[in-house]
This record gives sequence, C-alpha cells and structure tokens, in this order.
Amino acid sequence: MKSEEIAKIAGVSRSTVSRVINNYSNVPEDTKKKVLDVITKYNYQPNTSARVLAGKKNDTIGLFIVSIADAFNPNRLYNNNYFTQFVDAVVECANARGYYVLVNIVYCENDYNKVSEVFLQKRIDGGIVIGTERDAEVLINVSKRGFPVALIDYDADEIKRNKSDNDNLIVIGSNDYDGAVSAVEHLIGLGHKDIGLLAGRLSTYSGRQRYNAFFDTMKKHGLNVNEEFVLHGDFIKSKTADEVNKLIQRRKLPSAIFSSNDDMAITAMDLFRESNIKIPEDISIIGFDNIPLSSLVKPALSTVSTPVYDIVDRAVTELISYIKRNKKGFTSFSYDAKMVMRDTCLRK
Amino acid sequence: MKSEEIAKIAGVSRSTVSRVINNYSNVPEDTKKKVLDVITKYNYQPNTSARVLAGKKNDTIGLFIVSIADAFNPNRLYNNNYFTQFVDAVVECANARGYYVLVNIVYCENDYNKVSEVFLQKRIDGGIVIGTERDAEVLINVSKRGFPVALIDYDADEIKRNKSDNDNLIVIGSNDYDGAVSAVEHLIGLGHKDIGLLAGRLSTYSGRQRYNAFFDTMKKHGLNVNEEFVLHGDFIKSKTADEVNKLIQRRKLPSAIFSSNDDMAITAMDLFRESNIKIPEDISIIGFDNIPLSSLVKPALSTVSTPVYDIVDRAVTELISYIKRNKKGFTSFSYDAKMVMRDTCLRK
DNA sequence: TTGAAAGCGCTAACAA
DNA sequence: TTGTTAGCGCTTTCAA
Repeated sequence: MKSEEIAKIAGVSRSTVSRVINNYSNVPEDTKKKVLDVITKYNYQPNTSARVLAGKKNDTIGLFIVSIADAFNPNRLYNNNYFTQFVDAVVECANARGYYVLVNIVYCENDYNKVSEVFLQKRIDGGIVIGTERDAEVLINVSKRGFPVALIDYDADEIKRNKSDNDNLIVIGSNDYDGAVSAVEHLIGLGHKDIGLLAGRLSTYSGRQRYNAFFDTMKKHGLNVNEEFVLHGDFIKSKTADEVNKLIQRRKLPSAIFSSNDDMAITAMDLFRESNIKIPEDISIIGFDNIPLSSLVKPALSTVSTPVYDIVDRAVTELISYIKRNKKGFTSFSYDAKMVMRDTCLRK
Repeated sequence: MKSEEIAKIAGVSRSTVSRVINNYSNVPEDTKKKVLDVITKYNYQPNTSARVLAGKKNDTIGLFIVSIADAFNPNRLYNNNYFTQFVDAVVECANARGYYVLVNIVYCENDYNKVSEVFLQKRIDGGIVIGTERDAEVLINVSKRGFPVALIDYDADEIKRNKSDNDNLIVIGSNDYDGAVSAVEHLIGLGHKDIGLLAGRLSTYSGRQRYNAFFDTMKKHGLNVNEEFVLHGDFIKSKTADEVNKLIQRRKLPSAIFSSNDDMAITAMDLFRESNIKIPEDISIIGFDNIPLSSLVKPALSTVSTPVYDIVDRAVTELISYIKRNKKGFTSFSYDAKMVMRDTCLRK
C-alpha cells in the first residue's frame, strides 16, 4: 500500500495525501477526513525511507554506549549496572517524544568508525554518546559535519577549548567533582583520617574528577594520603579485586575508603567480608553513582547519586531541539550529585 | 557526498560505484580499487534511505521489550533485571552480524500499534519481541503481513495451533516447565514437604509454565499444597511484598519456597531477613532466571538458569536467515534450563 | 565490463 | 484548495 493507492481510493492526488499525513493546514476538514478514513481502513503507513529521501527527518536518534574497558582487560559486563539505566531512560524519553532509538555498543576503538558510519549513512538525525573516552575525537568530527551529538560524562571545559565554530555539541553530566568532595568530607566529618581511594580509570572524565576531588579535599583538610591506600581499580572488576586483595594482604587498612564507583565498592565489600573485615565496623566505604544494586547489597552502600533520569531527559530534549530547529553551537549542562547515606559509613 | 560525485571523481558511472559498494563480482580489480580509493578518501557512505528505497534491506531489526505489568500496577523497573540482559545480548549479536537494532519498549496495550507502525513504515526488516503477553495477536498479524517476527517466552504450541500458512514466525524460549520441575524436585529431595510457591503473572507463558510445573510436581510426589503458601506475586515487586508480608504475619511458614523468578525471590529474602527469619536455616528458597543480581545477593540465591545468550543468539541468527533468504513459515526452538545451586537451600 | 535510464515512494515548489 | 511535476540518492535492468 502506497500513498498513490490511498489517493486513488480517496479520489484525491498524492500531494493531498501527503499534506494530510504531514498535517498541513491548507487541507479542508472534510477532505482530510476522507483521506484519513482511507488511511485508517487500509492501515496505511508511509514508507520512512521515501520520506527521508524526500527531505523529512528520520525521527531516530542513535544511542552509543562506549564500553571500552581496556585493550587487555575487556570487561564490558562490569559496567552494565551503570549503563543499562541509560539505555532504558533514553529509550523511554525518546519514545515519549516520538523518536526511535538505534542502540549501538562501542566495544573497541575500531568501533568508532561504525559510529560515524551510522551518521553518514543518515540512519539517525543525531546521537547520544555515553561513557566516552577522552580520545574520541571521532565524535567531535561527526558533530562538525553537521550532525548534532550529545556527550554524557565528558569534559565540557576541554571540549569548549577545542571547539570550532561549526560544531553541534551538547555536553551534559553531573557535577562529579563536588559530589566526590562531599563524600570525602562526609568521611572526614565522621572522624576518619586514614582514608583510602579506590580510583576509576583516569582516561574517563568522571574517573579524573573523582580522583582529583579526593586529593584536593584531603589536602584542604590537612590530611595525608597514604600511597598504599590508593588503589587503581580502573572501573574494572578484576583489577579492583587484585588491588583490594593486595591491600588486605598488607594487613594495614585505612579506616575508610572513597570508591570512584559503586561497582568497585561492592567488589571491595565482598572481598572484605571474605577476609572477615566488617563493614562498616572495621572499615567505612562510600561509593558513587547510586546504581540500583547499591541499595540491595548488605549492608546497603552509602553513595553519591547522579540524577540519571534528569541527565538523559535533558540530553534527549536538547538533542531533539538541535535536530528540529537546526540549532547549532555548543551547549553544556551540569547536574548536582547528591549523597545518599545508607549503612556503610560509621563514625571513627 | 553522493555516489554520483564519487563516480565523477573516479571516472566511472554511478552504476559502477554501486557495483563496488555492493561487492558485485563483475567489476575488475583495478576499477574496483580506483573507486574504493575515492570512497575512502572522501569518507563516503551510501545513503541508507536511498538504498532501501531502491530495494535493498534496511539491515535493522527491531527489538520490542514488552513491559506491561498491569493496568493498575505499572511497574516496569522491576522487570529490568531480566530484560536488560536481553537488550545487551541482542545488540551484541546483531551488531556482530552487521545488523542495527532499533529498541522499543511496549509499556501498554496501546503501544502495540506502535509496533506494527515500525514494521509498516519499513524501518526494520524483522523484529524480536520479548516478554509478550498472551493476547498480543498484533504481532502475529504483523508476521502474516510478511515481516519475520521472533517471539521469546511465548507459548509455541498455542501459536502453532492458531498459525496460518503465510506467517513468518520464530518462537524461541527455554524449557521452563522442566526447569521448574527440577527446582521443586530439588527441594523435595532435600526433605521439604511444606513447599510454598511464589507465582508469577499467569498471563505470561513462563508464569504459567512455572506455576503448572510446581503443582504437577507436588502432586506427582504425593505432596499437599497448602493454599496459604501459594503467593501471587505476579512478577510485581509491590504485590510480592504484600503477599510475603501477609505470609509472615500468619506466623506459619513453609519450610521452602519455589519462586517463579529471582526478582520476587530476592524481594522475599529481604522481607524475611527484616523479620529475622533466616535463609536458608529457617526457610529455603529457590528462584528462576539466574539474573546477575542473584549471585551477588547474600546468601547467594539458588536458582534455575535460562541460557539467555543462546536464546538471543538463536533468535537473531534465525531472524536474519528469514530476512536474507526470505524464508517463510513457523520455526520453534526450546533450550533447557539448568539448576544453579548456591546458598539458599538447606536439607530439612 | 560498463553506462544510460527507469524507478523505488515520498515531499514540495509551482501552477492552476 | 488542489494537482502536476521534478527531484531525493540509490539499485538494477537493459543495451552496448
């Protein structure tokens, strides 16, 4: 069934059918109804490819989940707890606004080519990228070619510095630095002085922010950081386990740990438990992200919550407005991260 | 950049460029190389809409996650633990085979119309549907219109009965009945006689299978089912909590519970703990699905594992073969579910 | 082995 | 208010 047939049956021309489909104002009510009746009767739906080819938008946004852990430590599932929330939220927000979502997972550097392919093949009107590595200039290049791109968890300042005039970039994320400061200060307020850090991958924006916030805050409060207490989990489960096990074997523990994300914190909690180190009695721990699992784990993990839904909603809304209004330029948003006190921090 | 420009620069016609893009055999190596060089140099990618309009496939499959809990109990997030694994697996399998994935979530009966729209608008070459409600004939109608559809967790027998000749249906799932039988028999083998059931929504195929298996197995072993021990959680968190709380208040507990999924089992475990009912000492419990969370929870939940990845891989592979070879007809697959013994079942 | 030309189903300028 | 017509960028016959 194509518009021509609908036109014939309704006794009008293809143009009129097109006008009805696109809800143009210059169609009288009765003509409109006549056409609409036929459309409904035959369950007609316009061919998307034809519409797009004739100049309409695709009404599809691409969602790119970057899940490159490390060339030698491929470990995408670990990140899932955090990422899946985004997939869900993006699909929901986009669908609610009449947009479709094409989901792609970027497993390796090489997959970045696939990302630009999707844009260049005109499969989508714009894209949202989550978990971007620092070096992903491919994305910025794509945006320079005229495709709007929303980057989540990326260094807005760095982008702004490198930005050219003809990009279409939206950078959006949470204020991880301040969130991390409040977490560390919470521990300090509880009387902890020997505070350890379970650091995330420093090639990610959030990894760096949370790392810097930790050291800055310790310094600000005149507290020393024992190098043995700085563990590089890199957001990777196996690395985290290695580092935590080494710490346990040294038999000298910090009284509290700030972990750059919940996944690592939970891994650490498991290992501590296995070694009969009690949380929070023997060691306090606070995570970051407030993933669903963090409230289910026992004891429930204290953490810093990032407003995932708000971030996604903003990313989708903003992206769509770039698409629809052919908006250009650079926009950035930052949402506050808030502490969620649960059961893993105790006064020293 | 379009094929015509590439053609001009390479000194050939558009047809030749097209032949190169589509890897046709009747292009001599040097012509091919010449064209490919230009394509690479200008980073050319063919316009998908134009290709599809001219008769090519979309290379996109639709993934429809049906998450209708109940008109009065909208509770999609609860199902997430189970569904997100599918999204991840489908995207991975499809991407690996050169297919894109358009993800849609079906929140309500009305959303089924959106499903057929996606097909009729030719946005996808075929679709995978997960968590289908019994009454979703829309999907079967779509398949009758010539679009291949793969249904996961659906009653193959019922479909076969209603199938017409011109459908394109793939039904695939796990052998939930046998899986549930082995779980219940495991409890019985441990000496349990007062076994309770935490039942899922009976409008789902898996809900019914697990339910029937429970009663059949109890009967087969000559065991009575105490009606007070049959809880209708309906795969919904709040309902599950209500039912479990009521059970606890009655102060008469079964010695073991078979739960129709892990989510409900974990909810129950939390409530039991809060009431100082120890698992597995006071009550044994076994779940179903083997969601990631089930191994993280303390004590780790014994459960029945469904080969999610195999199921998805088969669904994607089969769907693609329907698409590529214009295969027609009905195909069904069933994968065995296997028990995973962990720490929530104890000898009575 | 290649090119010319028709056509895929729609939209949008232009004309009436 | 409506229809005619010319594309949109590709693939694919057909002919050379």
